[in-house]
Amino acid sequence: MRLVIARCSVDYVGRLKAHLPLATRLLVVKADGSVLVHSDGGSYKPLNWMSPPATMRVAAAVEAELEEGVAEQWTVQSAKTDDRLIVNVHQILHDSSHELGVDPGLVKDGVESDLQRLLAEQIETLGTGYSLIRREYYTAIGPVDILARDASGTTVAVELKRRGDIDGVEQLTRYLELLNRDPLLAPVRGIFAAQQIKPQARVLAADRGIDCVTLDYDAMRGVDDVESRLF
Amino acid sequence: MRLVIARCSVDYVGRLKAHLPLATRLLVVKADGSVLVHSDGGSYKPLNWMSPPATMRVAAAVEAELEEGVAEQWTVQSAKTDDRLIVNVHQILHDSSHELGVDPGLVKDGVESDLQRLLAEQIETLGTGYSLIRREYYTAIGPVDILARDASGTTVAVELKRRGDIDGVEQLTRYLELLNRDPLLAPVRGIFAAQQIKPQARVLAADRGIDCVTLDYDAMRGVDDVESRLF
DNA sequence: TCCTCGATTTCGTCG
DNA sequence: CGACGAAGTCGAGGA
Repeated sequence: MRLVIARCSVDYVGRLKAHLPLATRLLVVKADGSVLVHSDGGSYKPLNWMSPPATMRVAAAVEAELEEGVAEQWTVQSAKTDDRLIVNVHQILHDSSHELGVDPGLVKDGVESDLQRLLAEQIETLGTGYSLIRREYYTAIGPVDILARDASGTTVAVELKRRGDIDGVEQLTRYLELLNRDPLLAPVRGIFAAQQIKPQARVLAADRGIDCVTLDYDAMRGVDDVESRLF
Repeated sequence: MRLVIARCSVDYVGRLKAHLPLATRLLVVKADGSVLVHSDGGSYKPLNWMSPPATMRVAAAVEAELEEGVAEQWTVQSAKTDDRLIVNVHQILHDSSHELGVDPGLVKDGVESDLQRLLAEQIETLGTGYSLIRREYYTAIGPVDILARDASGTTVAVELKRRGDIDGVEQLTRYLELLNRDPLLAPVRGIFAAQQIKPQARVLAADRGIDCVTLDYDAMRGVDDVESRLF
């Protein structure tokens, strides 16, 4: 990994065009050829970048076509597409290279799959007498988060979100249309379950005959912890 | 901006929990208190991070609670939420600080709004005799990208995407349902316009009676350039 | 301020 | 390899 602090202007040409005027920035060149252009603020997204795999070519200032004040020009070319990042380096203020090795990678806990696992374990959160058929019920148009049966034995498709938006209701509607064509499952009811459900999503769900359930993840996790401690 | 190359382990606690085992990584501390943890690969997304505004507290190794081999512990606390990033620094291999100043920011060309402007100017791309009613036609459920009239005088709602996906067709369908309730506009046809349209989106659109149009942004921009040169 | 939508989204996973 | 859905998504623009 190479770290450069430089006064530079940057141009990106590819899926769109983007230009960065002359200023001092951090340039990160990674081992896989990817390049990040960061300013001293903003979030984790760089001002400009090139995704790997890519190769970098450095042209010295002697070449006549370089604009005024450019010490060297970096051309970062994507290996797969014709996307290109051009860095006009005017002045290098810092330049260092480092061996990092391969990273063991991130371990996450608390993403949607965890919420799904918890709801599957505590399926009666949806109502008394509910039983789990299966998680990740695969269909031709994508996986239904949870398939269950309610107290009366009716099949229930559950769409699970952290934030319940209109798109989620649309998604569940598509699944319900498909599932209701299967005579072994039909009729299938829908439940839209989320930690927070937007009013518009609630209205649309009601219009489609879909029930909404608000989930308390902390409480569900708490129950899970208590249950875990018993073993 | 402070750049540190260090052997470290990292833990994030907040909306979820995440853990990074001990390895050598790049740590970037920005002026607004945000911190990025990068490995020597992957694309622009850090392995772990803290969004601004945030504050960092450094605890020396003398404190008894620190685990084996930790030289110092960084606690990065979000100013707005209770999200927290903890970096256990075992060994610092590089450490430098730099003044970057404020960045003038990125200038983009070719995003959806540009495509929308071009299509509005060249509305006959959709067919002979088309005329523009207006861009960003606001409805209760969101703005319709372009509202136009075809050669026969029928109202046409256009949904514009760079990549035409199923979600875009759903979105346009919702708009059409709403617009068709307005007796001043009805009947309203739908056109799904994108640089690339996925086969499944095409099938769904056909099923809903929505026409699909593939746009050539380069060609449209070319026409725009030629027109611009005339002035 | 909240909400909605786009993004050079990136990233994982399954068919 | 394509397709679909999640993300600690982030960021911009209008209500």
